[in-house]
Amino acid sequence: MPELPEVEVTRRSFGNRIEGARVSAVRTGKPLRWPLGIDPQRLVGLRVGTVSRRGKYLWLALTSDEHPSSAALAEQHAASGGLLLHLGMSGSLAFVEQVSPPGPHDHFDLVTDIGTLRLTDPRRFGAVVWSEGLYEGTALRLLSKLGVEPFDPTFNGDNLYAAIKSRRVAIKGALLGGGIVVGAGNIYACEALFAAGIDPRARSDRLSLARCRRLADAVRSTLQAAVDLGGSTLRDFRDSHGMAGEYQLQAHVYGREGAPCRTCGTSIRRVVQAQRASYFCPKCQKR
DNA sequence: ATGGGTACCTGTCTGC
DNA sequence: TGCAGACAGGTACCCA
Repeated sequence: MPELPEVEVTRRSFGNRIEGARVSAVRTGKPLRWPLGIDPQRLVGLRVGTVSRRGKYLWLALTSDEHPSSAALAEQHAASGGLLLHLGMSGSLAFVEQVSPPGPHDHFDLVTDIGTLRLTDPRRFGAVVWSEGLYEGTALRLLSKLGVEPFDPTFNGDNLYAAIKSRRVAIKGALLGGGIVVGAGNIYACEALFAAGIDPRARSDRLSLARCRRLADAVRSTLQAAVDLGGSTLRDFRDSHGMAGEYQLQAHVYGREGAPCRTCGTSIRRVVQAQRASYFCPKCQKR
């Protein structure tokens, strides 16, 4: 589910509330995508720092404010580092003062002195992983392959053109891959391609510079509009307050097979590319 | 290097 | 109503 807008909306909904909290307990449920990578007990006593986002990952900085001179304490607690979180296909985070007993899909609780951050993830494609730092260890390994942030000024039509002109994949796949620009999953890749008037099956090496410029603008504005509307709630996305998103209500193509295009009235088509559904308007979007 | 397929896991919906 | 099968927002990894 969660693409960049949902992850960003989640971050904004709890990041500043949890900052400064002290971890008092950690509860783990069923295994997630990867093992936590640290004894949960070693997180107790650490203090939560800034919550940041890279692509669809969230980084929860955790620091120790014990005196480093105390060897005994250093053994007890982990040194500074953080948790890298991913919501996978079905994950959501809640941050509440009082948590209910964990349900069958609640697989991680970070209990602090001011509230509990809980990951709920029915499909368990999500992850919570310890890393010594954002630029080392596991986080580095996972994040270093990611493309540029869509809101970064270096993401523009010229750079997009340069990145895809030698590749012979369908443009939809190039967007989805995340190696060029991060953040657009299936919904927003479809919506951005509609906004740019590009058929999702168009080969990336055949796109002109002008169309790449339109596409870069479309990716950025589509993701920004979704963030502003609180993300998309297709089934179960909620921010950390439990609020649903509303972007799905104004989707132009995603999930609208057979419905009239909001621009020209033509029936929206659905095709499968690399085992993923793509929706598009055959009249408004050209190869 | 590139691109294609597989894998992870469970809930929900569709059609017979 | 029951049940098999398709399908779902992500992405790392393996192989040709």
